[in-house]
Amino acid sequence: MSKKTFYITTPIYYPSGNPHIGHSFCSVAADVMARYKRLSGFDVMFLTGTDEHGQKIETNAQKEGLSPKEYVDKIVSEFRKLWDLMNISNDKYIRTTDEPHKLAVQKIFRALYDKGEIYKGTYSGLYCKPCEAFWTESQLKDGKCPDCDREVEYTEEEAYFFKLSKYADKLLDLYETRADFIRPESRKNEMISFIKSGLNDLCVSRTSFSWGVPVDFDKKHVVYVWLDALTNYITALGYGSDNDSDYQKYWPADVHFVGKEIMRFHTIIWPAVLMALDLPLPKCVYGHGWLLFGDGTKMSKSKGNVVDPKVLCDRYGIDAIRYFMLREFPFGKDSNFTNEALINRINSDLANDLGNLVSRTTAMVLKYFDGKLPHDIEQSEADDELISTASLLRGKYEEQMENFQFSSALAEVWKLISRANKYIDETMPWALAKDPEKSARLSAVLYNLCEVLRIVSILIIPFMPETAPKIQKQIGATGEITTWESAKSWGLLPKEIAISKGEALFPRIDMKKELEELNLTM
RNA sequence: CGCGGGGUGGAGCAGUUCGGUAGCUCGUCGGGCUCAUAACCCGAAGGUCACAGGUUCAAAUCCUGUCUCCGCAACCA
Repeated sequence: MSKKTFYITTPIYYPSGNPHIGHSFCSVAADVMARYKRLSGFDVMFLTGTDEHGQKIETNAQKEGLSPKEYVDKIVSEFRKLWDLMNISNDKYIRTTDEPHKLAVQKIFRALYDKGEIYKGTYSGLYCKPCEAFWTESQLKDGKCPDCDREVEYTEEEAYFFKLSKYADKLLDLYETRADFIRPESRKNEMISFIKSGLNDLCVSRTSFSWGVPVDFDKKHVVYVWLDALTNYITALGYGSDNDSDYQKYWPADVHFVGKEIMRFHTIIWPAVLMALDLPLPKCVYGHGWLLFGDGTKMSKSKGNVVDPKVLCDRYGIDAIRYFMLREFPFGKDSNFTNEALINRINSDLANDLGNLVSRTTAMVLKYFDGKLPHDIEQSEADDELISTASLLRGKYEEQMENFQFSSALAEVWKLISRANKYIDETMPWALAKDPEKSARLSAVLYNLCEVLRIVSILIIPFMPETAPKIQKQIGATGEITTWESAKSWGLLPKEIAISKGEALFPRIDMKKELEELNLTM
């Protein structure tokens, strides 16, 4: 019996500068989803990569005196290093400069041309000669080039066009019949109104620069970067190559995670291209929000005001950053990034709530029972609420995860953690420990706490792949009592738990001191 | 009248679909406990829900208008 498959992608990032926290946010979210699906038994394909062609790359490379390929190689290695560092578990990494991808793009371009979906025409518009770029009326600043502030002139050039306009009705129909295609819901209206305002055919080739995939039957043209880029989702699986078994197995994608700014490309152009090729459409395109600065301004490579995720990971640990990003920022919406919020989350959620719960629980088992719980256990009605909260948790968590509500899923887990901290106050194990007669009761309380930790440790595996095993090791949980399946059952830990003491999982951070140091480094 | 999303106690947000005593996290203040990473638990203060009208027994929630902030407005990614 073969497992159900799950195919998830991030956008392929544009390496015109080093990765920033916005890239990390999307990659970590996709990674969490991929790990969650693997945990719950799916055969997962998780793809990320880089979109390396286009004029901007060519120009940037020139500025640094490098060839475009040398330039992207350098930046791509930064991306890959960062994903390694952050435990991004992608199964494949695609570069649009990979030979197989380029060949497949040429095949696709030709196929569309042969079918009459692409035709040769004339592109006309306002052109800035020094910048070698076309601008639309609305992009101009005071009627001049927004980049260099010089005069633009009306120009025409030969170009290939994709018959995008003929897909307007089919796309509208798609949104209507498949409610989950565009998510979150709020983005759907934008796309609908965009289409209704009129679709033009899309210019899909360029002659003004050469850093791209050449049109193989008309060499002075290179393929438009977006057409090149979007097809990565199938070429990475071997579509258009000798071996397309992964394509057969995993396509259509279950979800494309993309930034909200590129929704239009993924929900209009991409499905239209697939329709033109008679290929199945992805099941869902999810447009996540942006991480903005505390003052609400946008992070951007061109402004150079980015937050470097590597600095944060080095300082606070991978899992803390992964947790922070997915807990603090509702996935579908914009929100603000601040160092204060980061440190606050680490201190209160990770150090005080989770870390301290692990610490006090294990410390008590060591202190009162020398690290090993006795057989005798005396359960009580006082335990009922804790146990039922723990038993119901996986269901609630799953519901949120299936809707990509990572923050809510974590909030559910933390409700149990809080309940457990309260439970310690209610049961007062330190008082029980003073009375030898109450040993069995004390044992039960500590057992229950360890069970809570076991369930919590399983559900945080996707988010905190380094921390989860540390907790499991401390409570001696291994094998089949650490599986997804086991997370919904109470009482699986063997009665005689052997505890080992570990380091503090998340050391508290001195907010004031830390902010001062951060301001120096960033 | 281009399209869309926001404006809720000090901060960040939920609640608006299907009107009914305004909720969460952090912060502040007071108390409790001592197993624990000066952590944990309990309690309190603090909001005319942007503004103005309207509908209603009742509006953060529905209607009308106004102000304001932020995205998008394609062939740059």
